[in-house]
This record gives sequence, structure tokens and C-alpha cells, in this order.
Amino acid sequence: MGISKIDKMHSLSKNQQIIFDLIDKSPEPLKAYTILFNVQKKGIKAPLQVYRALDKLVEIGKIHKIESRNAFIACHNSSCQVAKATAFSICEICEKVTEISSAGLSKYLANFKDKDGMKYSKYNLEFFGLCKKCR
Amino acid sequence: MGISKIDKMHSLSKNQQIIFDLIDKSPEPLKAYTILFNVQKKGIKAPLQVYRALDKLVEIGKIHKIESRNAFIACHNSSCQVAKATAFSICEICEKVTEISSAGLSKYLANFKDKDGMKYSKYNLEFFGLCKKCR
DNA sequence: TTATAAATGTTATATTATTACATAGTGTTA
DNA sequence: TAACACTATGTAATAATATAACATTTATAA
Repeated sequence: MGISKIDKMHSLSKNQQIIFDLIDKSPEPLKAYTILFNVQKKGIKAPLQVYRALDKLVEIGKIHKIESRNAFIACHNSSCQVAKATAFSICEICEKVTEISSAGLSKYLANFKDKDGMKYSKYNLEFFGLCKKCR
Repeated sequence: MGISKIDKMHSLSKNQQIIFDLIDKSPEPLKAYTILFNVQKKGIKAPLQVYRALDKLVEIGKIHKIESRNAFIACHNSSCQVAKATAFSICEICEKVTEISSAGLSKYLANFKDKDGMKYSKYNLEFFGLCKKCR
């Protein structure tokens, strides 16, 4: 039995795998040039190689970009299902970032309509505050 | 009768006023270097002068940063009340950005608690989709 | 008025991201 | 398998975004 289409869709190329592994192991969001520095020993030498892999990984939902921090975190929300509906909490002291998985929240936002009755195909929500440790 | 304390709090310095006026008149979010280019005739010559004014304007809620676009928009939500609770819709084709003012949404998010029962002091939400024109 | 905080001016530099072009691998299908 | 389309890679250069460091000036409040 071969590789199913759905598996293929999620199979990563060499550079994508290297960069995903690094992000996935990291306890904190990683910035592009931090990633670059850390994968140079694996042969990835140029920013563009990193950004291309990051773009793809974001596109397929394996990672998310924390927009307010220009940093990337692995998806921990039933892997890849929510690339288009992301929510995070960010501690303003220690910078700890956690992906929020709340059925209520995602339902509320997925169904949110603006004044014109318009629904949206995608959203990103970033909450800020102090984490347990920092309070 | 002098300037009241609350007015003072919202009074802008020269550079802040120049930059706020530009952003406020603009129908679309402006990027820092677009702003710089447009205020050079008014004597603001360096990026840092722009960024300092932007930081302050964001802090006092006169403008908001659209994080996913690195661009700035004037607050149109009962001026400055919601610096810490922002929501926008962004058209992925024409890049039109609109500040969302929905009592329901802001109430829901202000009261949102995560799994640990934690509430947050601040949030930013960006919705993506196609605006009326672009559909 | 004098101390304090806020804002400004200026140069240099750090950080984040893309353009442009050439090459190589992968999957599909005729 | 050959031809094609598509995805990914490699490399150099550069564009776009943002901050550090230091000197000076202006505004505010005690």
C-alpha cells in the first residue's frame, strides 16, 4: 500500500522537515533568523531558504506565525486543522506563547458576522496579559 | 478656563500631530516608511522620528497597528477607548481594512477565559476575507 | 525656577523579508 | 520513457521594517 493522497499532502520536503523539527522542538516561538542560525549546520545557508519553508509550513497549517512577534510556533491544535482560525495567549513579561484551543471561542469567531452581515474565511487572535508564573 | 487634564492627556506634540493627521486622512493603513516619505516636507527626516510618534499614538489609542500588514490606521471606534481591544477586517484582495465595532464581540473577548481561567488585559483580532467589492 | 519627564534631532546599525535568476527534483500522463 | 507541469532548492543582492545610542530641546509640574 502506497502513500495516500492525504499523507502526501502533508509530507514535507527536506528543508521544510528540518525547519519544522526545529520549531516543533522549541518551547518558544522562533524568529526566522534564529532558525537560520540554527539550521546552518544542516546546510541551509540563506534567509530565503528559511522563509520559503516557513511560508509553506504556515500554508499547510503545521506552524503559525505570531504576527505581533514576527515569530513562528508549531501547531498544537489537532495538527493543521486550524490554520485559518488561530488564537494565542502571549505573556507580556516572559513572552510565553500558548495556542488557545477553545471550542466556544472558535465557534463564536467562525460564526461572527460584521455589521454588513459579512462572514470571514480566516482570523487570527492574539491575547496579551501575564501568565501564571509572571503574576 | 485652562486645558483640562483629560484634554492634556490627548494633546499631541508637533510630530505626533503631523503623523496622526496623515494617518487619519488616509483611506488605507499606512506603513512607516510611506509616512516618512510623506512628512519629509514637514521636516521629519528620520525613521526614528516616525516610529517614536507611532509608538506614542498607539499607546494612547489614537491609532492602531495592523500587525499582519505592518501598517497603521486611525482609531475610529469612539476614539481611543479601545486601544487594548482591537478587531479588524481585512480584504485579502484589495487590502481594505476596517475597524470592527461590535459590542457583542468586544464583550465576548473581554470576558473570555482560557482553560486555566485566565483573563487577558488586551487583545488584537484580525479577520480575513473578501470585502463587498471584491466578491 | 528648577527639576523632571517627554519629545526631538541625528547617525548608524540591526532585524525582517523579498526580488531575480538559475538549477534540480517529483509527480503525472501521453 | 519522454514531455510537461509543478514544487522545491541554491545563491547573490537588495528592499523594507525597526531599534540603539547619544546629544539637545521643550513642556510640565513641584
